[in-house]
Amino acid sequence: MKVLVVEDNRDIAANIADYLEPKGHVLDFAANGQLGLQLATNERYDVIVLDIMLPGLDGMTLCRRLRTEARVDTPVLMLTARDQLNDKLEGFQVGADDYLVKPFSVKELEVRLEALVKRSQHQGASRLLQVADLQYDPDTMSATRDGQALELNPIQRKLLETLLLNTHRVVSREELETLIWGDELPDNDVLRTHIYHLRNIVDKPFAVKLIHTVHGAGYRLQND
Amino acid sequence: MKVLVVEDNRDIAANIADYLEPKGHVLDFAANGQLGLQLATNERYDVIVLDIMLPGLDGMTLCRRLRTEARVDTPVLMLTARDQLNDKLEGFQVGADDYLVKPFSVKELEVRLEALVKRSQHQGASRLLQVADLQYDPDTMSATRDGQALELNPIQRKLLETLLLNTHRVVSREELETLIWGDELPDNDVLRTHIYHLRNIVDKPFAVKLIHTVHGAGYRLQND
DNA sequence: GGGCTATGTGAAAAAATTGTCAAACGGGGA
DNA sequence: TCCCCGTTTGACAATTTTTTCACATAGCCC
Repeated sequence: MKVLVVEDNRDIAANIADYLEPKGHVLDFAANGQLGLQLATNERYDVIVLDIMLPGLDGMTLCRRLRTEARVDTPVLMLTARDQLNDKLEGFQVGADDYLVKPFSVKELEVRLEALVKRSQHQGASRLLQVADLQYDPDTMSATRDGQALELNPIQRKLLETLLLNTHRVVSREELETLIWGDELPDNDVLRTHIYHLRNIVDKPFAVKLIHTVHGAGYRLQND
Repeated sequence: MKVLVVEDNRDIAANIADYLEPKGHVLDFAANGQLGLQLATNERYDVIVLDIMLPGLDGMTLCRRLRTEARVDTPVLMLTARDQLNDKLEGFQVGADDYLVKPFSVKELEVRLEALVKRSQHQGASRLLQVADLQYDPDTMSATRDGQALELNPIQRKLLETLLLNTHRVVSREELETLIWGDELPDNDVLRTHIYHLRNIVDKPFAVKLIHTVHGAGYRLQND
């Protein structure tokens, strides 16, 4: 991924570079806020690492101007030496997406950056999900198979959407359950009934079955 | 997940056990650094919880030796009563992956442990496991040999995955057994039957046998 | 080879998981 | 209020997985 690092401390910058560049990520560096803003505005990055304390233009201001004036929505991860709630709050108000307190492990930084990138790519997607002749449009929440519309209720839609987002991959019952009910999982196995209903709609009227059970593991959407 | 807890305080250890074991996690305990290092080196854990203050060998030293001498990269979460920046820094320098200040909530501990495990698995994951013409994809949980799909049940999947992760190395029966049943091993030798079934699927229909028995030691996956 | 243990083989029983469906529940709108 | 709709419950069936157990075979050591 392509990362912009706005950081005046050479040691920290070098540390980040040493860890991320060997992994194939491409880094740009700005040692002050002015340069950082300019690069962030004119180049295209997957994510920006931004120190709050900077000579000249500070991180908070930079981030605010990036969002309000330049209208750049590249995800921003803020670095700060202070573990102040205020900073954190202000950071989010100003449009930052994540937050890391110095000193930090570069490993953790990488994980968080990847999470941010993944998330932001996910947003812009909203593309039609599809497997074989089965389609689902998250925007209109409408599903079709072989051209004819499928009538789904909320739980069925979530199930189908999740299975489509993970086509071929096995999605565990637990994943599906927390997706639908969050932390308060139902005590009996309701999911079974929902899968049953979903199958009646998605698979039963058609010759080819797409929802497959992986015994002891979960379900998988696949066209074989 | 399989967790090693290196902690001399019995109350804390019991607290962790009471919370995690009912959730199906398998825990080992070491009440001093020596034992901890020994277990961490000789056993395979998903993650290690390590108290800094320990009788004999302290946590920092243990962690450093684990990384530098034993070359074990199992993720380590450090526990400390002191909220000192120094500790945190030194901890990361020494190769720890996360940090928790006592007193802590066991729930938070679990969340962090799961994050660590996920992260570490993520690194090595998503690649197809393969030996000769035998392939297994952990994501789709599907196996093929010579292009044709193999139908595996949960235990067979686990066995095959483990053998593939340790290609050429001999995997002891004990390793395989704890992998499948955790600490409560079955009293009779069921594993034999499972290996038998696995062979019927993976080896029997094919000319070349890949699962080899090492008498008195365990099993090995190899293409000779 | 003989004795011993470890491992392979396979059917059958036991257990667990998953599928199926009708009926009950319950909240929001007509 | 009553009805509609999505959801949950619970019972039973079907299927799959796991274990048990008895016996066969193979390997090792003396």
